[in-house]
Amino acid sequence: MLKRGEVARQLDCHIETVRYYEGIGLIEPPQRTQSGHRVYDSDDVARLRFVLRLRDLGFPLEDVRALLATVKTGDYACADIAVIAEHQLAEIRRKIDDLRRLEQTLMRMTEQCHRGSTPDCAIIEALS
Amino acid sequence: MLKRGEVARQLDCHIETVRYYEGIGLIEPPQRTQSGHRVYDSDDVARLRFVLRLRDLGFPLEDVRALLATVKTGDYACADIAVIAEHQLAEIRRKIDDLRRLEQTLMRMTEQCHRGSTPDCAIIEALS
DNA sequence: CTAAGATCTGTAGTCAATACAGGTTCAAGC
DNA sequence: GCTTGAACCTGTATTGACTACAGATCTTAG
Repeated sequence: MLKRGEVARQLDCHIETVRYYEGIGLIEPPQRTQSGHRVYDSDDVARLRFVLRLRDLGFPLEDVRALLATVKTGDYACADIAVIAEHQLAEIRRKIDDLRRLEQTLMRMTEQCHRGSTPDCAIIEALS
Repeated sequence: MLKRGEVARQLDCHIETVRYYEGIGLIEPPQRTQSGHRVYDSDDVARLRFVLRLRDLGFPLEDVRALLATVKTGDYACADIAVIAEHQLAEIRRKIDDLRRLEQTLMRMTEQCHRGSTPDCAIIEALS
């Protein structure tokens, strides 16, 4: 049985994030001590870890919510989960492509810069 | 002399973005017609285009603001600009690396999925 | 017993827009 | 000249995923 701060430390997330996820209904409210402090059992911690893993993989929280609901019912096919994961994979690849194009553009720009001490700058030129 | 909607169309940005950038002081307020409609001259449009280019290269608006201020004074060295651009380049590369790691993880996960019609899923396993 | 630290609540702020409501003004067609 | 619909005006609310704060209560170590 852990308190909020200990959970956050164990899972390496911000303490406020735990409360936030409870607030938006992403995780169930845990039990409380008589004085009102939250106490998390190992199942609570496991569910939160699941959420944080998906978050770290870049899934929007709404997708996480949907996945949690699906998994909870047990009424899902492995293939359905694969579809969601592959959608996310495609999204990540799209972002990588975007960033690589930006990288190329910025590289070309900085390569042209003579790094002088005067204000005539190839980078500014390229932007204007 | 263009109105807000025409500017947005020309620069392919959301019409509200133009007003937003004025609101946060990123671009100067343009002139107005007697009835209060904004009218943008070609300099206004050029400055907005400059901002949008930087934005599209992933620069945070605060960096754009700083760059605009620097360029405006004329009191800058080309080398200073290169430093800022290379900082941004490093940031983009960091993001690409992050995303590539996510890609690898997700790929490994989806590869292990047998795509069956039962709820025993390697992806869920990997996350739990 | 006391003082520091952890937790509680609710709310405001972040970034970069986007959306909306409710009101003018403009431009085209009749 | 009149009407109608698009474009514009303002201010405010919402988004996503938190983060930060204020002011109160609770726990724990010395």
